[in-house]
Amino acid sequence: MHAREHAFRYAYPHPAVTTDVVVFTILDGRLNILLVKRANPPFQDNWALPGGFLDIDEDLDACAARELEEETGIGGLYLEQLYTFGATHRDPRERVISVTYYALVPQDALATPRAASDAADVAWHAFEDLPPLAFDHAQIIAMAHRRLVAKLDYSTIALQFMPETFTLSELQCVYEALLNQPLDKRNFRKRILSLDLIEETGRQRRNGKHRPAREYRARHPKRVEIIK
Amino acid sequence: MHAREHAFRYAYPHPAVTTDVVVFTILDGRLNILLVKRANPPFQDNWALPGGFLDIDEDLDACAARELEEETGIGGLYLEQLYTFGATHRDPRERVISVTYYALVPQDALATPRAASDAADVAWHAFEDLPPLAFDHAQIIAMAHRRLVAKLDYSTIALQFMPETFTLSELQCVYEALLNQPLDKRNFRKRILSLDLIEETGRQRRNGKHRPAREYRARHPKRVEIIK
DNA sequence: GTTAGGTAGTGTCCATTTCACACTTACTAG
DNA sequence: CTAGTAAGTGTGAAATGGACACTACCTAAC
Repeated sequence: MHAREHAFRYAYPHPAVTTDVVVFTILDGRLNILLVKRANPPFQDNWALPGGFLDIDEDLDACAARELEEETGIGGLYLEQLYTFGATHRDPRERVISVTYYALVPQDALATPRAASDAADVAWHAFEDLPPLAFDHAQIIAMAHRRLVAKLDYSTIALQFMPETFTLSELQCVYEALLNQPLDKRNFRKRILSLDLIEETGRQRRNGKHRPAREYRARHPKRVEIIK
Repeated sequence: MHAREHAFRYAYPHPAVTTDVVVFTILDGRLNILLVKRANPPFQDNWALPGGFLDIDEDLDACAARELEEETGIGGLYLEQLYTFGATHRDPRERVISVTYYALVPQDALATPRAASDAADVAWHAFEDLPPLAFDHAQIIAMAHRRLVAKLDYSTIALQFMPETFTLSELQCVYEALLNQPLDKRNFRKRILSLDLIEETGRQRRNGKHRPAREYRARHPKRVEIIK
């Protein structure tokens, strides 16, 4: 590179700052994560979390949302900050501090992201079967998963996985996928309904050759509620 | 400044990265926070959290520990990352991303920090009566306090406030200060003892003209335990 | 139209946990 | 020896959490 390309000068060395986003969804009853295939070095052709460098006049949250949208076409999500990773050699190019976020998307919506920007490909990957990942992204995903499971206990975060309307059985499947264990149907319904966070739409859902299920919707869509 | 002082050049603008630390303690049954008086602009002579710029070859955790030690003389604490603040104009000098941490220190130990480095003064301030603060540090403290209170429910974080040995009444006072409400003595003792995290030292503590209290110590000192 | 198959939907009992509540003990100071 | 003060201790009532099995309602096949 030429010197004139290095137009930004500082009295002390500055690290670069990036944001990376862990986007979860449920596909076929399994937890999935959105990954992009890197089009450029380092880690070219490796899978990685969507993310990229912070613009100098851009808020952190905005950067995470922008990079996600640019690389995957997915926008309008509620992003929550997860943790900041800054080990000295996590990026071979230069010192990079990554502020990470996570988000949950409904099962159906946006399920077919499109590659764009400097991503060669974009795809959902089952959490239980992830490919080798660039940088320290495996570590970031592990932390995001821990946070997600912890939040199930005391928040209504799981509702963010649901489409506009859904049945109680579908919601139970999401919980079972996240907790990785079966739940008792009656106790599950009792607990969920007692929280008063979902309501019947009045309609029914006919799926196959059996009794139709009642349709529900979230009472306060788009809100992350803390239960207690 | 002269151009030759700006020896570090980049093709794109880079933000500065700092760490700031919220150190809590309990003094006289009240929650206190460690603040330093700024010796230099901006916000000269204002109170602020201890913290400072990240060295380019230094891990984030190490930076937080170093800045805390340099400015207050307090070292050896367990620092936990809190949140990263990066609003575009939170620092008037340049774009600054602050990775924040929090820590708890025992009531007695280190209770008299000494000013050093570029701090003009260091002092404990009651959480309920904080002075005007530099930058967005009031916001950082508010978040640290929320995190601290939330952790009381499901961790043994409060034990970090206790000195080597302590009585159950002293421990109860700490909980009451943090929760800002009185607790039932019998229920409190039952719950704490059932967790099996503290043990009697066998000694007694004579404080004033009344029955002496049994002395306890943490069974696993220095560990942050998650209860459930 | 009758039947078989399959998911939707519902209630009770027991164990555990949580909370409210009051008196006796052991020391000190006068 | 008496008064004062904080330490220490148990029980019952209410709420919560978890185990558990059957009926209801639809479709598809005969």
